[in-house]
Amino acid sequence: MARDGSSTRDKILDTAEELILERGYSGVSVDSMINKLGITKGAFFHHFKNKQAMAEALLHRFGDQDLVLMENLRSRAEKLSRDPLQQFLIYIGLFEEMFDSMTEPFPGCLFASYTYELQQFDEATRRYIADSVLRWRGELQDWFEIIMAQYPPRLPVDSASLADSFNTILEGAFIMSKAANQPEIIVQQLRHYKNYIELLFATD
Amino acid sequence: MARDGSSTRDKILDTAEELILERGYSGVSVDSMINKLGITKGAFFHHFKNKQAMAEALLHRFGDQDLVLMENLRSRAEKLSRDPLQQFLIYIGLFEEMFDSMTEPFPGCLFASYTYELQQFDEATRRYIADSVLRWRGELQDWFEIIMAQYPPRLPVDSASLADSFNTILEGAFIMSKAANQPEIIVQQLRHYKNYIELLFATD
DNA sequence: TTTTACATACCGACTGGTTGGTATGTTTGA
DNA sequence: TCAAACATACCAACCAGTCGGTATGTAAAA
Repeated sequence: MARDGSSTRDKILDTAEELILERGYSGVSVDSMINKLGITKGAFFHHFKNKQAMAEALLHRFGDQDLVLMENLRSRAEKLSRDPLQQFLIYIGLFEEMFDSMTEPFPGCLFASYTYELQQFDEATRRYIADSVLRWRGELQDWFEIIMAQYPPRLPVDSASLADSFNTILEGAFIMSKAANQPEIIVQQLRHYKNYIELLFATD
Repeated sequence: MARDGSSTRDKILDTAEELILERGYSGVSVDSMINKLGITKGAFFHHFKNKQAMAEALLHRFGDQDLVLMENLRSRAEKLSRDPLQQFLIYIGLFEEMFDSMTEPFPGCLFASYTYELQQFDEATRRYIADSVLRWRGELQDWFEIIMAQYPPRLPVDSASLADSFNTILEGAFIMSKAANQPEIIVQQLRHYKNYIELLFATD
């Protein structure tokens, strides 16, 4: 092996993520990326066969980080309580904590960004996005099944759409906070979601 | 006046809206719009001084239609019950009905699309987006104040973030349904929101 | 141990095509 | 007949992507 180019590759993805969340995939040119980074076209196209391939690699990296974060917060929540309902409430609380401690406004979710430009991407990328949504659902669905077995819900609900509701609120809150330029919206909406879960599975 | 160009103008906006919700503003070229419509550049730039101005006009039209829809459903809900809480639950139900009766998947919200490309737009457009969010909040906030005066919430909530939560869930559900390619998600999530409001203001 | 061969990382000029936008001419209806 | 509603022809800037070349490292043969 020659010089280690992995840091250059990472820096390209970092810059791309930042710019794409501000201007969308189609709004970011290869030139704008390399100019911001101070590298050349040669470097860019050495690491990615084309712009689309870079976008795909970026989304996969984002998805992987997402998964790691979810597993991390989940395992922390599971250590903080033995009760599945309490665990989930703590899980939401850890998300609140995370968004609350951010010094800069959360820049947004790449999946959402791509979703509002879906037809710009190839079938494989579109399928990866859909599969990711189903994966998030699957993870939380199992959790809700356990909760529902122990705590009968006050209103008839299904575990799948209940699982979806977490990401629904997150994605919605990202947009609202960006649109209104009010970062605090994310934590506020997570609190409402916690309220809902509490009320839905209240034992009293 | 010579020929009536208003229908051409409308058709340009219709096509733009459709394409932008598929590919994002930057992903839609003026050529792609006029080709799809079968008109020429002359027609396009006769009606709009540039692409940005078209995007701004489109967003304002979308915002106006939005407002009309909300007022329409609200007045229908107000006629169907005298109780403010019931009115709001009916209001959500009318949204459910609307999304349920759509023959094609809901294409998405222009405000959300623009929001994930915010830096592509000028300050005036960005402010219009932020003001729209605040306007939605304001409308529902008054409603919730009335509800809260009559029905003490089971958990401590503020009317502003509670108002935001409706649009949060809508915007989130739009993304989830597009990403997963499952239109039914929108109605499912609205049902969860209705659940939350019911449980939060339950009298028993 | 040195030299040759080779691979990776990167540079920057260049290309064909697309972009948003303009200048000017033509048609159409009141 | 006159202004609004288009069409046509064109331009300069920008776009993604290519290509010949260079710099820098590793590996293996002599």
